[in-house]
Amino acid sequence: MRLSRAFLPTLKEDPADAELVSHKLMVRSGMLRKLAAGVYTILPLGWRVTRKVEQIVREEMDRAGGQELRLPILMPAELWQETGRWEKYGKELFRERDRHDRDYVLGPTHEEAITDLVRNHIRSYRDLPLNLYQIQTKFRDEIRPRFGVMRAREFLMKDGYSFHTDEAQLAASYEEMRDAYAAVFRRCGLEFVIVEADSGAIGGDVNHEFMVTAESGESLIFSSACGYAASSESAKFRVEPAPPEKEAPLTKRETPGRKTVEEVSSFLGVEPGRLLKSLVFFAGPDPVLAVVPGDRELNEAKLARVLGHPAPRLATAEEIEKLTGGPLGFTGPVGIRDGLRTILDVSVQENRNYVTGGNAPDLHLLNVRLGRDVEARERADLSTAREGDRCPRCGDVMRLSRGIEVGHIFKLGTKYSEAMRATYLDAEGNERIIVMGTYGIGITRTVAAVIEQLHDENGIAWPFSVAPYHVHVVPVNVSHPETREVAESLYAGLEKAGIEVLLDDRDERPGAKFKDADLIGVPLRVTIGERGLKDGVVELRDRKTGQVDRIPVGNAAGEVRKRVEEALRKLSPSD
RNA sequence: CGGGGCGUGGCUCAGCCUGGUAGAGCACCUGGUUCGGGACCAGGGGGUCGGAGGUUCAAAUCCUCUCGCCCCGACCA
Repeated sequence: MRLSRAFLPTLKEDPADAELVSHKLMVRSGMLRKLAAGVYTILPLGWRVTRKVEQIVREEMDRAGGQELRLPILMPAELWQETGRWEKYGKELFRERDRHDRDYVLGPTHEEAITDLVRNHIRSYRDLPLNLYQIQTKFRDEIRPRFGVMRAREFLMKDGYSFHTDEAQLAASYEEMRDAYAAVFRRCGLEFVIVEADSGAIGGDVNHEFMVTAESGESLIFSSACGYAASSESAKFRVEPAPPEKEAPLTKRETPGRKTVEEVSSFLGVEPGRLLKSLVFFAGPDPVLAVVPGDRELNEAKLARVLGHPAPRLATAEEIEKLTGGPLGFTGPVGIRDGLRTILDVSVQENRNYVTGGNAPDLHLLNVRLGRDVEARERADLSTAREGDRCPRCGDVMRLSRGIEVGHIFKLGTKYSEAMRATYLDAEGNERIIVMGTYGIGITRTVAAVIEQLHDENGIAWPFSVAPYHVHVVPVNVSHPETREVAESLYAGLEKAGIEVLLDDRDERPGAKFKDADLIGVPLRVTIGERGLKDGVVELRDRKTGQVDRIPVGNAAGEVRKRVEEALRKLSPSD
């Protein structure tokens, strides 16, 4: 490609509406422009990168036995009503209505569509397992789109679905997908970790997220040397048994106006960890009392899993008063009325004297003990891990880091196949429910993640595997005839050899060309100028290291080719 | 949806408080000089100041409404 003919609008200054480096650089390097909040146009340069990531994903999916297909973006509401997600998916779902007033959704994910397809065509265990995927635009009406393409309302995603006779068959495919995903991100030149995660609105049981490590990441990751790694929504931690305390009589204490953990603990002069925080939630129509230590945060994702409801909501002050008899801020599990399901966090300990709300205005209770005052009927892991917590496996203090979620794989089980009656006949002729897995990769987000990880103060530093071009040829001064001749012939020679090359044939000053080259971030730059030509050489510059090698003009094409091929081999599929 | 901020040539911004000629830098066009890390000189084109209503002799500036965008908290690839 000749830069003089390219639609590649680069910017000297950071766009005013971008925060993240990747967002700024995508706009500045001419990859991306915004059309509306969370809605972007991907320009030619950005599209080249996107297609490379797509192609890597495609190759690894195919290698793992996946078959690519194309599901519709527009789907009738009935399909989503069948699984209950028309209601449960909530406001994220883009809804549409046609001229006949029929409801539709713009697909945020495609479990319904694929399950519909499969139930109509899979009859026998002989047809299983089956692994289908697509790479397609997805729509999610994000509460707050931000960070450019990182959290957009319209974005590119690879979504894959696998179908199985049983859990064992699913487990095998799940492992294959896990390996395939690792291969994809490795080939994109990314550093990543695989973490245990929450399944969110998709549902299902076992699942893992692929996190690209980056300071700017939105997700918190807990990890330890033994290999345990989990997202903050799902991270477990070892509960340290506290020394038993002497029993003391349950005591009422006036705590006028003290509602929050902080207020109560400073008023009573006790540590926050000594309090029990009692929160009333509604999972659909059913109220639940969740109790965690005062120095820990309740983890809504964990609660959602325990309750089997995608989005439990906090009760209002009125509802709390009605259910507990006390106002907001004075709720506790002691003497709570029958029928209000109470779940205690696992880190609430036996043989300790706790402070809880008294379910009455301005009243707290001291020396509350499990077993004696509170029946620990239901126990669950409800609280969020925090800095300093110990690994549930090895007991070491966990490390806290940040990551960008680029991939997520789930063992779905029969959640959708059951709701949609996708069944097969086994060898004995019994009708059985198909077992499913689902696997996603954020394509556009992966592009941003690469930049997030591979950039410097001058711009992007692409790995060869996803770089928009392999080589950037820069004739320093196009009005110098020999410079132009050498550049043109190198350009032609490299193109012919199948190397993707960008030629800066613009009549610009060298400084501007170099700045643009660094910004765009093509991994290899060939500088051709009078200075070098005097000695019969051109310069090869490595974008990442800045290292410059002087190469005789005659060897330039061969050397470039050698380097490109070598680099690509390093990031190629490993069989 | 709650809280905060911003909308002025293509981009980054000043002007607004204290009403009176719409500005700068970059980008763009023409000519010239230049040419190894975002050149210089001269000339030029381009803006209903987000939109609507109001106050006023007069509104980018003050008031009301509205739309859009960004940031902080509840979602996820």
